[in-house]
Amino acid sequence: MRKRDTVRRTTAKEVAAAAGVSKWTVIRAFTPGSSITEESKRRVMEAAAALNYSPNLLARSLATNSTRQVAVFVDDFRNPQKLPFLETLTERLQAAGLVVMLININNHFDHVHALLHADQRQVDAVILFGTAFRDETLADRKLGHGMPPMFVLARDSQIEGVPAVVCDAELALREIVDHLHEKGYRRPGFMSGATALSTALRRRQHFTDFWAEKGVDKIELLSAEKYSAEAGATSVHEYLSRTAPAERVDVLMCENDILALGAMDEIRGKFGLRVPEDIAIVGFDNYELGGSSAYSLTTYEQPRFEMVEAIIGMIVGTTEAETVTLPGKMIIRNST
Amino acid sequence: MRKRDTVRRTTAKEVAAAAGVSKWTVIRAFTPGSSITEESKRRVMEAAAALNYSPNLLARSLATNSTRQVAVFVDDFRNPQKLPFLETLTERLQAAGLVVMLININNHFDHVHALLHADQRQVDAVILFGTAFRDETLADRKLGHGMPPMFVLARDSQIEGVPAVVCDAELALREIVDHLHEKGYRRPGFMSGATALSTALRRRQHFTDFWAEKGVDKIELLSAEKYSAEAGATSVHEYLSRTAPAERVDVLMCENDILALGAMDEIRGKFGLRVPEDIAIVGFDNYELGGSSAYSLTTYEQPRFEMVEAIIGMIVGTTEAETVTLPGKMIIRNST
DNA sequence: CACCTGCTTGCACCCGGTAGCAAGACTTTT
DNA sequence: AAAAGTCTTGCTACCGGGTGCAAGCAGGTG
Repeated sequence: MRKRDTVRRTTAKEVAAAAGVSKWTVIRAFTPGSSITEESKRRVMEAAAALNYSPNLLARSLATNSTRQVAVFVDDFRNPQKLPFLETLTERLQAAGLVVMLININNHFDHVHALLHADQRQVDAVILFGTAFRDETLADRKLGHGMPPMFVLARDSQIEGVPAVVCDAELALREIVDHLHEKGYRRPGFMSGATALSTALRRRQHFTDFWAEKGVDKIELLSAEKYSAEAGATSVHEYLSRTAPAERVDVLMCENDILALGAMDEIRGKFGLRVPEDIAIVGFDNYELGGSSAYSLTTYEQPRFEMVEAIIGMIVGTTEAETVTLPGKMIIRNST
Repeated sequence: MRKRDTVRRTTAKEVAAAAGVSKWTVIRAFTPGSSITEESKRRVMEAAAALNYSPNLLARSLATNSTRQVAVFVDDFRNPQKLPFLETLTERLQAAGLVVMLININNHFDHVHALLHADQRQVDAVILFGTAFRDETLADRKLGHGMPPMFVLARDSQIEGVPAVVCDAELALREIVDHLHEKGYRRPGFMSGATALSTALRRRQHFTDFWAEKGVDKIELLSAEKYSAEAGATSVHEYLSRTAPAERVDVLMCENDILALGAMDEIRGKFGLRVPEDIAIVGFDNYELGGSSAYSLTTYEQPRFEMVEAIIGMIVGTTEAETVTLPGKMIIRNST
């Protein structure tokens, strides 16, 4: 590793010497609310500006036991939805004086590794951003009890004492089903991606429950291999191939927009069917491309900003740390 | 800020007391290659395991003047291409024992702020990942000369002494033009996004140059407002509306896949034209959705892995720090 | 003018490691 | 058995700040 010892940063001690005060006075000048005369502060600031001094946050963190760094764990970079969330997360955390340490959870660097690492780096909090974190992981004996506080973002928390911030799936699916019912659809289908995820299962469950309330019990269940346009296309292809036109669903809700876009392309391109006339499509996440006129996909937007604000509130301690469920927003377009 | 003082991490001194040695012996047990007997090491490790000790990287960083943290600046989260790059960056950096500090450059947190912050945090390097960083910024008098080493990723470096790692645009455009010429296209068009970016201009320039070499001098230039499917659609819509069918281009190269997808949808959906029969389309970046059967977009893939490896090589010092241009890969599909 | 009060300032010590020296223990050589 | 050499171990000093206490100094009061 190339070290940075070529040009050393100036220290409080050096500024002190230049300003003719002690290093503690320099530190006070940089500590809001500490007792120091205007005169000394001015002299210190002048010397600091001349020497290009700024406090070393590493040393401060060591002394104060607070790094103002938040580790964000991500284990699936395939979902384009991660990007706007990362944007909001970094932006809001930076506004709160915090900074993001982005950790890629993968086969070579699992949750236990990552947690130990985050702990060694003394992060103030860990955000599990949609990662498949299981309870057992925490039971790992290598993990002591001094771990940094953890929060789950955009996924249910599987872990006792770890709060989650999620979009209200019940409300979302109720709104969606209400809308579809109102539009006259009666033969609904649901396409899932990973059926092992609780968040995914919950959406499907609400979908079937609310249709049941409306007297519709038959829900066609499709499943895609993974969350990709190709998988969505394959899944709907398989379904349409084996189902006679009269038997087909009149509306297909896909677990997220990527699946929906893939399905839509397949329905129109390969089968020559019209959306929404032959089959209506609904997605989830309001992914940008879905808004273009070619797709005009009806979807549901998670309250990104509010979710991020909520999690930050808990991290900085202005809000009590407990699971929060926030309402999102239905985006009705031409695909339904 | 909620502090972590509830459960303090155990320190080397505490382990030392438990193991009946001095704290320096404990540290040696955790420092590969230092002189320590098997016996002492075993005792230390036992005590450490019992007390759940691991070295505090903050303190280590302070003492060694090396944090093994790399700041990554991103200023445009709209480009979906960022996500796979972030995945590769985090993965490879973690494999090299480094960790990513993700900084969002925006109106409230500009390059100067971010650099000062990164410097205060003592990062080992700064990666300007496709950000619009200009030379003048560095001239800011607040920026001293002890700044961390900087590297530009996926964009030309505008700054003296700051190396860049980029995809070879000349080679890429040559391959693309060769391919199109061979396929028999003779009336090419080029759609740009932001015309202010040197990287963008360069692609366009090579495109026109190589066509000129083949005796084709007339290049239709379209321009989109920004890099979005909608903007691509709008741009191509405007072009097709004002151009008689006989006058139209037979192939349109778009500066990136997002523009290409938007353009393709518009060409097919709104104008009822066929791709590639009426107009062929080429993109850039090999964005996942372009590979789906509905689009089957011919495009060009940047050598993500190699680019990231190259930049890491420079950061850790195994490679000399100088601008590197790497060859990408042409992906020929059905849109040409 | 002595005394009290309150704000400034300097100081010793601390955060949890690292570097390099020197003393101690143990081994090998003569 | 003494001298020389090697490996271990502890120690001092240091990285660059933060904390709480006590001394220094000003102004106001009796």
